Amino acid sequence: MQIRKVLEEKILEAFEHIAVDVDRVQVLPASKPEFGDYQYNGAMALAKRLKRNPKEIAQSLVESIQKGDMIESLEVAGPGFINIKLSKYWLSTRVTQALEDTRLGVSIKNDPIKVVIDYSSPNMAKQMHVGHLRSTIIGDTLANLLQFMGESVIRQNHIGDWGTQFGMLIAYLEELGEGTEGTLKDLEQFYKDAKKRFDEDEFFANRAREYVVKLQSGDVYCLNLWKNFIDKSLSHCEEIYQRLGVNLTREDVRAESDYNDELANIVKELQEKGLLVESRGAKCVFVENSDTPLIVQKSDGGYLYATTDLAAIKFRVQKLGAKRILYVVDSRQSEHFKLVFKVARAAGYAPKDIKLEHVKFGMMLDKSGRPFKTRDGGTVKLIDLLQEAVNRAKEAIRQKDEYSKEEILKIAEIVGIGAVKYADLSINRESDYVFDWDKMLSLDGNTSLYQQYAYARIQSIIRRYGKEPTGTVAIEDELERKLVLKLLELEDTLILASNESAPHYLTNYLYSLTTLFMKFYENNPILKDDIPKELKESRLMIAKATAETIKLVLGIMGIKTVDRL
RNA sequence: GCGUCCGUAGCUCAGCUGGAUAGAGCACUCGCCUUCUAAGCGAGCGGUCUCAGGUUCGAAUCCUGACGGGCGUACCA
Repeated sequence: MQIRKVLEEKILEAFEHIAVDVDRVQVLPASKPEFGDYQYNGAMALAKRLKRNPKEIAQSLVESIQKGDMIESLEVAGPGFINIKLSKYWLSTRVTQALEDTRLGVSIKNDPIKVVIDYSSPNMAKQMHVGHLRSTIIGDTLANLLQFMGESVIRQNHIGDWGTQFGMLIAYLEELGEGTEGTLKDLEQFYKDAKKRFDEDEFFANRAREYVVKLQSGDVYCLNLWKNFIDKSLSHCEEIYQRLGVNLTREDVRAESDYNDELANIVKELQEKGLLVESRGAKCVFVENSDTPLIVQKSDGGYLYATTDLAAIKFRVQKLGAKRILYVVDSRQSEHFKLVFKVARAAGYAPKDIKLEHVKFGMMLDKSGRPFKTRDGGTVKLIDLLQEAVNRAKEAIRQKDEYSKEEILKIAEIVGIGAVKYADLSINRESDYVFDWDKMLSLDGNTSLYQQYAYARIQSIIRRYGKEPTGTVAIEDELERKLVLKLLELEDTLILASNESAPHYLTNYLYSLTTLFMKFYENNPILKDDIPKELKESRLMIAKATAETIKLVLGIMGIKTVDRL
């Protein structure tokens, strides 16, 4: 249910009726509950252009808006605000209808476009660390969201599987010989050991360099060693994806190395288009308003990240048919993407109608505001972080109740991992955020546990009720009205979040929904004996709709729910 | 230096692209469990939205400048 859109259309119609030209109408949620449910503030802005009194405009608009069974009242307030209040009957009917639909009344886009989302993109030479967390879960949430909205989503895991360090790594892998399964388990250590060998043993270092060259020239022996290495490394990532509930599979992997054969051609095409300039020995493309060029070929002939990115854009547009490409990459790379996008446009790889967006995000900081590191200053491995979250969740559950061992493990996994994801997604992605265990696993405020708790409470009620709730919603009081209205704001929220590529709109929505539910729960008993049947059913349905909505939105974020907590 | 993002309660954060008296959580003070999960709810406390100008009916939001901070600044990814 797109409430805002429907209201906006009604206002547009009214404008037509009073013969006023407007290009865009924006309805906003009421800034205060006393004002109603929604407001339209456009009359004031129009007053000047029309040289009319804003109050008059608002008044004639109000008189022309078709209320139907949707709108209960329209009011002109202050200098020309229009306050809109929806009818209880309409809200009740709509929420009852939404419950009959597995999508909870959210429509599917009927003109889907192909959207490529580039996210996670770990480096195969190293273990995944906290630096990959945000890209992975923000990207995955956006992918899930757009997919749910009906877009045709193509996930791309642009893994870093190429570069000089791989010569060293495969040389070391070879040296250790067969039975290296266990050794590769800790990639971090493997990398360190290999580096140590490289620094200490000239002979080894030379072989490593030789292997780089051999790899690049397609030597079969080296390629096999390398493939073996990448395969193992990728399995580690997949373990993490699975634990995180991230929908990335091998089919989504399009590695850097997959573009190798195209790189020379990219440089050639840039040359042919007259974009290439040689500067300080390197092949560069200069763009307007930037002193630093995009370097596509080093003076030693090697290609760079930028070259691969251009090849990737070409591939995504020409082969995958992408109309919109999202790069979920940290904000430090914004200059890089600005340049790459400009060059891609200039070279014709991304025509004007293709949207290129850098979905940037800030860094993870510790409590003292420094980049999030281990005590000894190293990077925090993602697997360790997740395990700690699960352990902490386990502690919290143990204190509360007696569960079987399996139950505790299962709940702790969902709650712990969910807490990490929710904490990350609930912050405006563009700002840096402070990673705080206590806050994350707290039950208060905008946290995943608060959602889980509300969900579990509802499940508990439904269990006690003993059967699947049926019936119709009939709003009884102000609290129910607010809660139902919030439930119906689901689609508006999803649209907002997907338009802005901003998952925190989802968590903000959930938080306000759950807060309203908790109040409803405290004040409006459902299963008490003296509650009449119809009221009981209505309240049950409202509770059920709340639970379904929580589940759906958490699901988009790749967070599972538990029936008991 | 230049570019870029930011500065909102003691702390962590919202504030939907210019709307009405700037909102939450934590912390602190109080109140509510023989009643559907108190991992909850309610009340209170807390603000010169960094500062100074400007734009206009109206600014935390837009513009200019200052101050403070993050990040990026030619062959790493």
